[in-house]
Amino acid sequence: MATPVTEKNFSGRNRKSQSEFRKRQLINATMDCIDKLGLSQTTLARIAERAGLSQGNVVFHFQSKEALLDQTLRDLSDEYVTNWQSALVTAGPDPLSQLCALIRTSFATRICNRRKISVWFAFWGESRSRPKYMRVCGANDKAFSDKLLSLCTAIQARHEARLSAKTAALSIEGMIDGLWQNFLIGPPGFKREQAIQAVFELLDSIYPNSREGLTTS
Amino acid sequence: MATPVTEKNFSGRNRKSQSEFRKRQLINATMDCIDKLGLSQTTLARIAERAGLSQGNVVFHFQSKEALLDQTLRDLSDEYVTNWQSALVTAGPDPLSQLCALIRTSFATRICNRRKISVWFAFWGESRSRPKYMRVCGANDKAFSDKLLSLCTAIQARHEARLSAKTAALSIEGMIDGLWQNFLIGPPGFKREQAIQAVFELLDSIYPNSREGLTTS
DNA sequence: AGATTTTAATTGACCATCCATTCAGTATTA
DNA sequence: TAATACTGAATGGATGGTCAATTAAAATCT
Repeated sequence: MATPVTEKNFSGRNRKSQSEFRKRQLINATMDCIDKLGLSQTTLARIAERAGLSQGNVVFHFQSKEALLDQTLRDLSDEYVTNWQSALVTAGPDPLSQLCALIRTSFATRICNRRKISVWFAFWGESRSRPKYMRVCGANDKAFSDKLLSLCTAIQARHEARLSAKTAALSIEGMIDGLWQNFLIGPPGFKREQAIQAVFELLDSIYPNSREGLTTS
Repeated sequence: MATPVTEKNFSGRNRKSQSEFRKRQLINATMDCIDKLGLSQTTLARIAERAGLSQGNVVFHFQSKEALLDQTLRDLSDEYVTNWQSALVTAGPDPLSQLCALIRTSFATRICNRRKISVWFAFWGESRSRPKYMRVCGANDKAFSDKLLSLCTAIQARHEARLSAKTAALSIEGMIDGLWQNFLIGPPGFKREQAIQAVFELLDSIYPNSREGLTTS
């Protein structure tokens, strides 16, 4: 009845990679369920159905539903962190280039889409009652904030700024988060490119004439 | 075993107000549960226990759990809208004063506290799977966005602006939302006054020297 | 290499518990 | 006395987790 999202028959090399393949498959199915049904309607049976596996097999790979959800959040968080950190590396040493890269990559398709944002909000919504979620989300958030602040501080050493570094970082991060929320709740016409351009406009007003030499579209 | 949050014996005037009193009591208990347990662990039994009433009585007043949750979201939304709209009235006709009032009232204690924000996020997290939530949240959001945009547009007619009205509105709203998120997930030291001052700083950088004559703290 | 043993993966039935809702009956108030 | 408010027990369905049995794959032995 259910259409398995991925192939059931694994053709990997060894058992370890097979296990990892299944885990990823199940985490994907979990995200699908959270997105489509909400966390409160996400059950082991539905996750299993979506993945095209038996319910028992889910428990076999993750021991418990709780552990599966934990791992789902951790995966989401890891992907997010890896994404912006590797964008920093690509951007080179200039702090302004790095800041631009951070902004642009915050709206990358892999990271910023309704499905993933929906899952983020689901976990945020339960974070007060689950210390584990709170820790992961909090650490995630703090690392990004700290980096943003250090970049803004560095930029102010070279460029004229109309805001304190702290407020600049806060407003940029806030705007990114707010735009994310827009993707989830706002009208469906809102596009990624628009969002990036909007944050860049804010950037230009904070650090006037600073982005001129940069190759930032 | 459970400590009723409000008195069980109602001493109101008539039955209509008694019924409304109970409904409010139950909605409060629902918010408590969502905050403390998360939406996925919020059950009628726990809501009833928290309110100090029987489980059957919850259904008597709200027909179903779904209706209770709907009403909880609607109450939250109404309170939010009423809050910023009455702040507009108090602020008088000047658009900049209105904008400042809007910012300040977005961080009012009644509106912006961990409990309420937690509930907001819980509903946002389920909004993709529940069209009803989506409608309420979306309408709520849109009304505020629209007002913000119209204010920014009006302000630009009188003051020098460093951003397009659209981006100004987007960045202000984004920053507010982002700061809200900070209250939920960020470090606990973050204070309302700080948040307000931070948004005002952003405002000053968008509309330089505009807030001088205003009595805005 | 082929046969055999050991380990991991997977299933589907099963279970105790929890859940939203119903209901028959009781108390309260207009 | 008639309507409303309220209780607590019952109910059927869903849920997370267990388990014995089956299949597939790797390791070991001949």
